[in-house]
This record gives sequence, C-alpha cells and structure tokens, in this order.
Amino acid sequence: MRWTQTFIPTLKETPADAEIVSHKLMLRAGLVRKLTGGLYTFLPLGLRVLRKVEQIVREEMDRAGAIEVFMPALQPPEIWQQSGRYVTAREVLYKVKDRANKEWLLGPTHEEVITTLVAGEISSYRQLPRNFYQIQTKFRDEIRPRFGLMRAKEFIMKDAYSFDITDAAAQVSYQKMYDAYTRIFARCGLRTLPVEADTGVIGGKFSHEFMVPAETGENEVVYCESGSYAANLEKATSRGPLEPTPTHSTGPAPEKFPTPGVLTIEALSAPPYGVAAPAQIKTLVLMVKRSEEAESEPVLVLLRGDDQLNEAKFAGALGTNVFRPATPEEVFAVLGAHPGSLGAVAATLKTPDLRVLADGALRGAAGMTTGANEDGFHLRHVDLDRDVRVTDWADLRTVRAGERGPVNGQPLKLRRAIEVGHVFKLGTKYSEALHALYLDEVGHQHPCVMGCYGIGITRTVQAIIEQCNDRDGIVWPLTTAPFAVCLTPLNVAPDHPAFGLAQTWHDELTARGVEVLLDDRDERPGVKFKDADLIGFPLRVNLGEKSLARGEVELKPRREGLRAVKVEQALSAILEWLDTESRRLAEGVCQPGNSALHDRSAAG
RNA sequence: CGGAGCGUAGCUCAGCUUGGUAGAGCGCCAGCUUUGGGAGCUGGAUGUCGCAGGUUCAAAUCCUGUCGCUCCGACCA
Repeated sequence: MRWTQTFIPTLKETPADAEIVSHKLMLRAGLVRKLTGGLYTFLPLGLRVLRKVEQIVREEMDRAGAIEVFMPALQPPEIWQQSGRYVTAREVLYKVKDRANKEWLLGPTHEEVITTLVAGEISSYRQLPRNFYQIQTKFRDEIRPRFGLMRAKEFIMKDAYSFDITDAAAQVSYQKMYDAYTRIFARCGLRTLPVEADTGVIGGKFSHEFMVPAETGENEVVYCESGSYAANLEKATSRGPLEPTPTHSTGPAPEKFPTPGVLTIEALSAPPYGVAAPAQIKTLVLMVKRSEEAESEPVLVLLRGDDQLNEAKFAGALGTNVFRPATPEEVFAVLGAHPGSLGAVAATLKTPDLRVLADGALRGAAGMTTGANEDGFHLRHVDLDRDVRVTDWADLRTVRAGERGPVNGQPLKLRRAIEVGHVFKLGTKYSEALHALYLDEVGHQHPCVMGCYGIGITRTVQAIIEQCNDRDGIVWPLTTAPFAVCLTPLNVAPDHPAFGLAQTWHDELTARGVEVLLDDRDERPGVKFKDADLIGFPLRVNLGEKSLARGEVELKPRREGLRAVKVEQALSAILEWLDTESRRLAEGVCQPGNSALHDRSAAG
C-alpha cells in the first residue's frame, strides 16, 4: 500500500476532547474519527487493526471448537420479555419503531437470540455440546460513553454461547474459553490478568474477567504478587482487616452517652471521645426492592467503622440488585434518628423484625460503640452477640490493600484495569426461560446448561494502545500493527534511486505476504519520521541519500535503535527481523504467566 | 439524573471581565528557497462566533432558554 493511495490523517496537536493517552493517540495517528459522543468511524489504519484483532479472535475461537454464526442486531422485544430482561436491562436498550409503530430492539447482547435458535434446532443430548459465536456490533444506551472506544454506544464484540448437558460439561466448555482467551490476548500483545469476577445475582463462582492493568481503567482489581489470587474488587475477599476487632466486653449493658454534633466515624474517633474506628459499628439503611411490583423495604447493614460497603457483595447476599441508600427522611421513619446517630442495638429499634445484615468482620465484636437511634447520642459497651439481633451474616466489606489474601495469606495489592474479556457460567436461566431443552438418554427433558463469553474487540484495540505507547506515539505489537513495515524513502522524485528501490522492495515484500506501507509522500524527512513513530509501525526502513551513498539503508525497529544494513542484504534483514519478532511474540503466547502485574518496565 | 467546565477558521486556542470593523499559530492554496527528526520567506482562501430568543443605536462579548461535547459522581447485561 502506498501512503498517498490511502487515507491517514495524522494530527500534530491533540484534539481537545480526548483525555486518556490511547484515545489521544487513536485520533492523532488517524485510526478513528468521532462522529459524536460514543460513536466513531474507523479510518483505514484503525480498520486494519480491528480486522487483525478479529482474525486472532476468530482463529482461537475456531481452534477451541466454537462455531461462527451471525445474528441479527435488530431484535424483537418479545424474546426479551420472555427472558425478563426487557425490564431488567431496560436502561441500556435502544428501542426503535417501524412504520407500523411496532417496537424493535437494537441488541446489546445476544443470549435471547442464540437461545431461541438453540431451542428450535437442538433437541437431543446427542447434539451437545455446542458453542456458537459471532463478531458483531452491539448497541448499548450507555449513560455516559467515555474515553473513545472504551465505553461507546455502539461497539464490536465477540460473543460466544455454550450449551451443555450437565454442569460438569459446562465447566469443560468454560475452561476451553478461558484458555482460548488467554491465548487471544497474548497473541494481541496484551499482558492481561484474569481475575475472579462478580457473578451478580445469578451467583456461582464461575466468572472471570480478563483485565489489562492501566491507571485509566474503570475497574479495580485485587491481586497478590505470588499470583495465587486475583479478583475484581467487587468480588475480592481477604482474611479480614489488618487491625483486629475488639472482642472483650467492656460493660454489662450498653450505656448511652451524649455526642452532640457528632455525625461521622471520624468525629467519634477524635477527642474527646477517642473511639477508634475499628471499635465502632457503622450502620447503613438501604431500601431494597425484592421485585418489580414490591414496595421498597428497609434493610440495616452493619460494618466495622473503618470498612466500606461492597455493593456487589450486598446484592449477592440479597439476591437482588435493586436497592438504594435510604433518604434521611426514610432513615428517620425507620429508626427515629438521623444519619450519624444510627445503630442496630435491639433495645433501640422501633421495628423489632427489621432485617439486619452484618459483615463478618464484626463476628464476636464486643465493647463496641454505635449510634443510639437518638440524635446526639451513642451507645458504648455494645456486644454484638448480646445486644444486636443479626438476621444474616455475610461478607459485605470492601477489601483494602495490604490485607492477607484468602488463598495463602499473601498481602493483597490493588490496581486499576480495563476489562477486555469476560467468561461467565450462566447456568439455565435463559435455557429455561426460552425453552432450550434437550432429551437425555432415557427421554427426560432438561434445560441446556449455558455459558457466555465476551470480548470487546474495539475496546481491545484501544487497550493495546493504552498499554503499548511511548512519548512518540503508539508502539504496535507486530501481530496487531496496521502495517508491519513502513518503507520511508527520503526522496520521492520518480527517477530517484531511493524511491525506485523502495518501490521494488514494496512489491517484493508484498508478494511475500508482508504488510508494507510505502511512504511516497513528498514530505520532508522529519514529517515522515514523526508520523511513522506516531502511528507506531513495528519496523521502519529509511532509504536516504546519505546511507545509499555508502551502499546502505537503515532499519529502525520502533522500539530498538537504528541499524545500517547493506542494500543487497536489506530484504533478507527485514524478513529476518520480522521472523525473529513474531517468534518472540509466539513465545509469550506459550507462557501465559507473562505477568501483567509487572507493568511498564516490560512494555513496548 | 446531580455537580463542574467548554462550544470562535479543518486543528489547537486568544478575544468576553469593561458591548463598537473577527484574531494568532498550525494546516490548506500559489510562488521562491530548503531537503536526515513536524523548514523559511512572500502572497492568498477559509467563520451564519453551537442554536433560538431578549436587552441595546450596536452583542462573540450582557441576560434567558436550548442543543452538543468533556470531566467527576450516580448508573452499568
């Protein structure tokens, strides 16, 4: 390909609406252009990268035995009503109407469609297992699209759905996808960290997210250096807070004492009270909706004073994710006091059958201090077991860095990350709702056990840029670069030897299957060098008069120094470099332990 | 949806406080010079100042409304 024959609008200056480095570089390198918030046009270079990631995904999905299909993006609302998600997912659903005023949905995902297909086509255990996948545009009415392709209204996703006869078989399908994902991201040149993920209200422990460590990520992951534990913060557990919870009773009964104006844990831990945060009980009031029709009902949540509620864990413990903090008015109605003076001591409760969820870190807690449900007063000498009627115990706290990991007690670390893939064991939720049933050997009917597996293709493209860049621009891994080689003749006069040579090599390399871009622009060398570095071609070859006079050209790998080679050896040197580089990447694929934890230093 | 900020040339931005002929740099076009890390000089083209109202002799500037974008939060199969 010749530079002047394609369209590569690079920018010297950063567009004002880009915030993170990958977004800036995508725009500056001419990979994409914004149509409007959350909607982007892929320009030729961006499209080439996109196709490369798609191809890697396709090859690994095929290798893992998945079957490619292509489903409609436009979907009938009926199947969403059948699965129940017409209501639960309503906030992300784009709805359109046809001329007969019938409503249609733009698919944010395809569980309903694939399950409907399987329901009609598969009826025997002999036809299972099956894993169908597609690469397709998804539509989600994101409340706040941001960071370019990271969170968009329309994006490309690879989604796969497995159907098995038993739970055990579904686990095998799950593991195949997990392994395929590990290979996919390694081949893309991404260092990812698979973490245990929240399974939400569906429950179960089979969900992993593939995370790209990056300060700009929207997720937080918890991990330990030994690699024995890694989880999304929403899911992460530990052996508990570092500071122990007091367990020695300090008095025979709770004692009320005045605390005028004290509304926070901090205020109560300061003089003159001096009650350490771990010796306080934090009381939260949440309004929970058990079903669409039900009224919100209050639930008390007890945490240690220095802990934060983990809402995902709370949702899991409750079996619903429809809840919100109570308003001060609701709080007063329930407890007779305002936030700052709340507590769960049974004797102070107006409603004895109020549901009380307590975090495990409070087990056996004694000599604690908490609100008295009377504005301006607290209670001390509170013993959990003696004074509080806890309905349910659960792990509800958010893990903090430094705590001991659940697996081998190693200290936990926290860092931000971008989610690029998610594997999830679904169970029978959709197969039951949409009747994807099979007959077993003895003629009994069962719902298929399902799994779903997503990769954000467009997000992966940007994640690669976020991880592989330097001061001068993008540093593409060879496997996902828009072109492997950029030939840069410094003179493009038709009869100039540099240009002639570049054209010959371009044709020669192209014939050998190498993806070459010939920079045939009549620009000064500085412009060409800057653009090539900005876009980040793995290898640049400079053909200039000075070195040609010595019978040489220059090989400039994007992340290595300049190297002069004799003209007659140049082609084989280029091919050899590409060969070495692709072997180097392939080795990375074979070592999935290529720890994503140790960032930057090993980056491009 | 709550909070904050921004909409002026293709891009980055100044001008707005204190109303009075629409600006700079880059890019673009032409010419000359230059030619190994975003060249120099000369000349040129380019704007309903996001949109709609209002105030005023006069609005990019002040007021009201509205739309869009960005960030923080809430939300997020």
